[in-house]
Order: sequence, then structure tokens, then C-alpha cells
Amino acid sequence: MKIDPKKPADLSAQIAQAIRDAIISGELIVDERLPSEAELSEQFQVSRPTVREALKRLAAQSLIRTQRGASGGAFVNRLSFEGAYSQQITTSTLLLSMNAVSFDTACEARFALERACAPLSAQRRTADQLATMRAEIHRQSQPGLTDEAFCASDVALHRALVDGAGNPVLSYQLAGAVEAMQPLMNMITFTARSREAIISLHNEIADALEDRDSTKVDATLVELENYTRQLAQDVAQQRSKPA
Amino acid sequence: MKIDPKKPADLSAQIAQAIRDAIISGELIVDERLPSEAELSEQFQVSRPTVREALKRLAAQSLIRTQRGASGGAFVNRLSFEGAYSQQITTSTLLLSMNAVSFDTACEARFALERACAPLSAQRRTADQLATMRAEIHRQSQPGLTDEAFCASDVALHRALVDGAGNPVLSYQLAGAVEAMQPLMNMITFTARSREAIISLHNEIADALEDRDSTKVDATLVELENYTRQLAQDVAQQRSKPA
DNA sequence: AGACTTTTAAATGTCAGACAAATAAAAATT
DNA sequence: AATTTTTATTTGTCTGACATTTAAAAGTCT
Repeated sequence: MKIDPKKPADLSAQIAQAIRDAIISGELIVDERLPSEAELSEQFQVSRPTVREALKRLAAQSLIRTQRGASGGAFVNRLSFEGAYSQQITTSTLLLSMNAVSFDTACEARFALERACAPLSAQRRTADQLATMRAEIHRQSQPGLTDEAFCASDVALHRALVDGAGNPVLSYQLAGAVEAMQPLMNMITFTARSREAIISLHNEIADALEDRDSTKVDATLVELENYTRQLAQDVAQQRSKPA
Repeated sequence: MKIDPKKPADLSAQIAQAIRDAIISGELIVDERLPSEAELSEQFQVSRPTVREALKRLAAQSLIRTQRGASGGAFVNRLSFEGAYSQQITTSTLLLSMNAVSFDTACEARFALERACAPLSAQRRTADQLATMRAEIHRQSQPGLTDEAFCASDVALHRALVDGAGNPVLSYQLAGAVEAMQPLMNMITFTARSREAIISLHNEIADALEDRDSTKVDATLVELENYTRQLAQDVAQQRSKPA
């Protein structure tokens, strides 16, 4: 069943893997309760702290949740799309920061993925999603908005575009790409003029989506990508010779 | 610094979050050694098992690695693209299986993302990557290949296509989408005739990539998507009325 | 002095037993 | 019958200990 050869490495890692496999293989169903820590330690012939370390590993991956009390215990989590976003975003953020990915590379990836959604979104976007985009555009045009808030709104707008494709798998995959870029975007200082240009492009995208004109959406996204890269390049240049 | 209010929830979760934040914020550098478990328990005013549970959580996310021995301890991991793949794949696999995503939805997402890479790949693919694709196509045409091996080769081919874009962020994002689909693909039984058709399309893709003809690549991917969906539909139909 | 072996110390990995806290079910009381 | 109290179960945490691994320090021999 969930046996455990005592040959190679950390017991807690082995136990975690055994339980993980049982979940993936469907041996353990969603919302099913695992044996109690005491029972698991009996079953695997290890101490309770070791079992606990294994369970914490699984909890870190959102594979299980724990509940205290009489009929408490560890339960198999239904990994929801929403719940998987955060993991995806954390991982992507770390990847981008630790591997010193260039802005260009990240930007290229982000827009390539987003353009993949555009045709589907043009076809399927709901009125609600369009309204969300319009609302974000309106927020972006308000004076006194911080750069951080501007970027956050930008992310929200693009999330709405992606969600418009009506494909949760796509939305999940892109959440990381779009949101993980935000820290990088935050490094750009947006002048009033650049904001105006971006908002204008955002409006074009919304209009095109309203008309369900996927060609126009794609073309505008390309424009937006080029403009974003240009902005980043200008900022980098200005910083290198501040005189 | 990495303080810890003892108000709300699990101490080990709080400590893990504190250390995680320190890593993300850059307060802890890659390959830097964390304080020993004893020191951490002193610092956070908790016991060593609690600290250990926190560290195991971080280890499960590949944020740290541990080493035994005299100058051992917990070290901040460089989260490599390669290393992030497995997490991405596990998460995506679980998502697909637990949420009963339809084959159509997963398939649509997968090809949408892949088509996003196609233009870049047509432009930048190396001779090596093309050779890899040719080799996989050759393998696919060998008789006696199991369905699992055929699918694995299929994954390898598409990975090569995606890698051809020369954008590690894209490759990382798509690894999950492509590989997580494999269990679903394995459920399709490939007849000799359907394999032949797929291989023919694969050859077309390789030819188009050799010619750096991105339009052709895209068109062929669309064909492949349609054919794949058709196959899945046929299998589903046949299973519903096995007479 | 230099190369090899032995010892030592530091660190993680594991264990055992205990108590605290939360929680739901069972029992008792009104 | 409804409410309160008790109880049992289970996770969360602590203390203290021992085992194992590993690198560096100490010692030994040529």
C-alpha cells in the first residue's frame, strides 16, 4: 500500500512522497481523511514528529489541510484553480528574481502567452469581463494613482482579458506569467505621457474585444508589447547615465 | 527582521512564511546558510521540532535544501527552471485530475500555448532542436512502440518545439501544460492509422520549422489540435456504446 | 615538514513521552 | 426537549535525548 523501504534518504520525505503518490494515483480521494498522526507513525514505523514533518511538506503544497479537535485530522485537499494560482505565482516570481531573467525575456513570454488567449477571448468574452476591463481602464486614468496601483490595475485588466477565453486551464497557466511580471513592471516609472499611451492601447483592446475583432486585439497587443519594451529600455538607459 | 506575532495560527506556518518572505525580498541570498535549527528556535522562541516543521515546508517548495554534518544546515536554493518544472507538472497534473477538466478544455489550452511559441520557434530554432524533433518522429514511426512510449515521444517533440523559442520563461510555463496532458493523452488508444496521420503532421511541422515558415507551423498545429480532439471524441463515443 | 589517520565538534535526523488546546460527540442536567 | 457539562480524540507544541553524518582540528608516522 503505502510502504516505505528504509534504504536511502529522509524518512519524512519518503513518507510525504508515498502519501503524495497515493493522492495522485487516486488511492486517496478528495476530502478523505488520512489516518491520525499516531496511526500513521504506527503504520510507517516511525515517530510522530517524523510523520508530522511529512504532513507539513504536503501542507506546503496544498495537498492536504489539517483540522484540530475530536474529528479532526489531515484531509486531502481539492486543489482548486484559485488555490493553485498562488503557488504558481510564488514559483514564477522566485524564478524571475533568482535567475535574473531579463525584462525582455519575461515580457516576450508574457505577451506571447497573452496573445494566445486573445482569439478565444474575442470570441467568448462576457459582458461582465468587458465591464471589468473598462472599469480598470477608468481607474488607470485617474490622477494621483501610484505606480504600484497602476501596475496592479494593469494586471487586473490583463487577467480579465485572459479569463475572457473561458478556459480555466489557460487562466491558471497565465496567472503566473502575468502576475509574476508585476515586480518587474513596478521598476518602471510611468510618466503621465506613458500612462496616457498605455491607456489608449488598453482602450483599443477593449474596443476590439467588444467588436469581437481578434485580429485587432492581436495587433494592439503587439503594439503594447513593443511600447512596454521601449519604456523599459528608456528607463534602463536613463539610469545608466543619470547626468 | 523575521519576527513573529503569536496571535493567529500555526507557528510553523508563520515561521515558514517569515523565512519565505525573507528569501523573496532578497534578505536571504541564494546559497546563504540559514541559522541552525537551534539558533532559529532561540530566535523565534519556539522549540526545535516546530522550527523543523517550518523548514520542511520550505524544503517541499524547493526553497531550501538541507545538509547534514559539521558545516551543514539549511541553504537557500537557487530555484532553477529545470527544478521548477517538476513542481509545475505535479500541480498541473493534480489540477487536471481533481477538477475533472474535460479533454477539450485541456487540449485547447495546450495548443493555444504551443501556438504562442510557434512564431518564435520558427524564427530561432537551432539545428539541434530540429534534429531532436526529427529523431522523435523517427522513433514514433517504429512498429511495436507502446502507446505510452508514443505519447512520451510526442511530449519530447513538443518540448523541443517550445524550447526552440529560446525563451526559458516560455519553456517553463509550457512544460506543465504539455506534460500534465500526457496522462489524458495516454487514455487515447492510438491505432496504426491515427499514428500515421499524427506522424505526417509532425513531419509537416518539422519541415515548416526547417523552412522557418511560421504560418505553416501554426496551420499545422491547428490541424493537429483538431485531429487530436477528433480522436478523443471517437474514443469517447466508442466507449459509450461498446456494442 | 608533509601526508595520513584519528578525534572531535557541530549539525541534522530521529525518537520517546508529555502537556496544551481545540473540537465534536456523548453524557448529564435542567 | 433543550441546554449545559463532560469526555475522548486529535493536532499543536515542548523538553530532552540519542544516532548519524560530516568537516575541520588534532595527532601520528614517515
